[in-house]
Amino acid sequence: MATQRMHTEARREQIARAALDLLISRGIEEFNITDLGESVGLVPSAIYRHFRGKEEVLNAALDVFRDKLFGLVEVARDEADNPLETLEVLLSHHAKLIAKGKFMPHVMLSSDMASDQTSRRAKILRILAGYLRKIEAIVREGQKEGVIRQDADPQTIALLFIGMIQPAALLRHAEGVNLDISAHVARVWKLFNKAIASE
Amino acid sequence: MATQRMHTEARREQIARAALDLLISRGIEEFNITDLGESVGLVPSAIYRHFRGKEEVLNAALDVFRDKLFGLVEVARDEADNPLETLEVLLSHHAKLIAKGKFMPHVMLSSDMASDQTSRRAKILRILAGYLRKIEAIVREGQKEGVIRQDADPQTIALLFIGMIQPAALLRHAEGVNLDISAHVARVWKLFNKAIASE
DNA sequence: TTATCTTGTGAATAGTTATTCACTTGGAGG
DNA sequence: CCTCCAAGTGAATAACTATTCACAAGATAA
Repeated sequence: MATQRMHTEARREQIARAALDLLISRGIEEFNITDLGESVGLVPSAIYRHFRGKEEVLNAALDVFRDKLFGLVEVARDEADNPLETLEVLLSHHAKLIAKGKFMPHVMLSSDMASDQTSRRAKILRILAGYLRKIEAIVREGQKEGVIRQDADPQTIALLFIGMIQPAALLRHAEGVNLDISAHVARVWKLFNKAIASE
Repeated sequence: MATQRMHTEARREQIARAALDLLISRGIEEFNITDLGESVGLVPSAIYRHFRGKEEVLNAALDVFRDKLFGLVEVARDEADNPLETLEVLLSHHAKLIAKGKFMPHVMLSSDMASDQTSRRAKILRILAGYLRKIEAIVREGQKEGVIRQDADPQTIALLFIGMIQPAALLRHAEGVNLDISAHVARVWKLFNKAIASE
């Protein structure tokens, strides 16, 4: 046996993380159990000691993704003093992760990950909807505190917030597009701020 | 022979359009030659009379997509009187297509479509970058005419423009998210306008 | 130490799908 | 009307990949 044994709980965790990494770096089309096994030093069949099958692995990877994503929000809340600043911090944390290639765009951007026939689509949408609601909540706090304009719909603002980063993440490596994510985020934040801040 | 014969040119066209439809409705993961053939009333092997293989079909589908996407810009230019209005019209046309399920999000949103190992990734990014540049050009015209603020970077504005619609397209059918795309677009346009219009 | 449970292995299986090929046949042009 | 090419067919092939299973070997507890 070439590989160290691990308790199934730790192994599941490791596999789920590795799966997410593979999804992020290569996308669902090329995701397969053989490569996943290899990435954690296991033979393909060993994966089945810890998961019922591929769908369950993907499911677990999405859980890891959700935790990472929601975790970002908590960190931003901790670091900021008011809701508007929370959004700004959250945006810049996203930017850093994307710049490091450690995050989206594949999973978060991806509706392809969401095959209609499985429950994956529903799960991804649930995660993203949850994220949206968290941002909406921050917006509402900002409106209550008077730092965000009250005549705008929180959902609309939250969607635009996500829109500040999504296209940039996707296009950052396109030919002829020279895009430093952090610099972009700083610029687009100024526009966003102008749109939503109270006068 | 169950199926009407067609000249290869017309058939190629038909197949490419059908391929795009399948990509939009089901995503790359479930895209296969058998279903594609069926959708145009052909046996799988018949596809190979008109294309060298799957990649060439996908390539042709992307061409169709590009033409549709770029076509939208031309239509918007025709219908509008000034650059700011062009953007508004373009946004509402996107919204209509998305509402009809006739367009994204799969292809446009999708970096999964873009496997690293083929040239697909590069092609998609090229198309999206081309679209971005067209929007940038409209923005520049608006700045020249004085309807768009001059102290903002056109690329940043263009990316935010795309960001107005992308997340909404993805999330419109998530549980607990009730989202009428056209209404969303009307609301978000007001914010965007506030951010970019000259005072 | 020994019995037992769990994790890992490698070979086998089965289903899917892209692709090829020998063939048929519709139809356009002589 | 005949010929011939292009378009369509269906069967065969060849990967690839998910999944199963019998077996091997750490680990743990008695």
